[in-house]
Amino acid sequence: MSDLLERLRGRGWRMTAQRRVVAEVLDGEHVHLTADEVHARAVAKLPEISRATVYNTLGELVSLGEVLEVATDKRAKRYDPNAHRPHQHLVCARCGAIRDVHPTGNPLADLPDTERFGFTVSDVEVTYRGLCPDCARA
Amino acid sequence: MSDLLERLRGRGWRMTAQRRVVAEVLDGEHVHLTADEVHARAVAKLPEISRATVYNTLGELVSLGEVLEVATDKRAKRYDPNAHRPHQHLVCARCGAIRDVHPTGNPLADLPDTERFGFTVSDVEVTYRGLCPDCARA
DNA sequence: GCTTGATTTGGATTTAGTCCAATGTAGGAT
DNA sequence: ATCCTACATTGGACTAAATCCAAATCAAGC
Repeated sequence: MSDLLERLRGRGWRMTAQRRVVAEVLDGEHVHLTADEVHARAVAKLPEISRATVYNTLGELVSLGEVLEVATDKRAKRYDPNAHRPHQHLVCARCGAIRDVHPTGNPLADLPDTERFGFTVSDVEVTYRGLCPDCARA
Repeated sequence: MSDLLERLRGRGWRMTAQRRVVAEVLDGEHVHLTADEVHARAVAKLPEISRATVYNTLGELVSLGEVLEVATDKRAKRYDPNAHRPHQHLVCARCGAIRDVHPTGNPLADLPDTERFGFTVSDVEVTYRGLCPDCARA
């Protein structure tokens, strides 16, 4: 929401029409868009916005921790605005549909010290793969 | 090993110098190479092998289940020859170093039916992120 | 309203990967 | 041992995703 815009302004983000539009696009949709899809939707609201700006803005939102980059399919990165509620992804291997899921348990706890090789482990990303109901039927 | 070549021949794989070289490269290294790195190492053994062939061959090895494609960093895909022992990956967020790890527990069991949305879930991929000892020090 | 440093732009560039028509070859048939 | 042909390889062109950059623009503090 405009929560997002507030937070960003509070962090010294200079507010421009372009940034507002990108933020709005991510905010309106609780889906997982590629940079190009974000650009397409942004253009609908602000015709002259450039691809480079969309990439820049997405990159900034990611650094600020407001948006997550997910690499579920092996083509373009997708941007997940739901950065504040921890979740994982369930992906259809055929059609690429993505759902947010909330597994029980904490996968971090499943990695014993002996398997950490001295790393400071701070994060886990879990991707479940399978077939969505539609694709399973076909 | 040449186990691999045997298995492939057994499945009707036509054996060519190029395929042998790609298989050898993956076999010799227990690392996680990009297609380009595989190509570079293959060229050292067979100078005229083309990039297209390396891509083709890697693709076939993946379909045959002999090699795993991993998308740990968001740039190039990496190829993991250790397809026969199930494992997950631990990645250094700074330098990109990758280690195979074996978490306890079964993440599939952590996804309740109510969180499956009718999907037929067949696979999970877990990526742990953090800093390797060297990068943590710096 | 100025000024200035941050932001945007679009076009060129890079990176990763795919495609394809022409050419070459592994391996079964003879 | 040679021939045949379906399968493989080649390299160069092509696509997609993303990055880079110098010039132009503009938000926001004064």
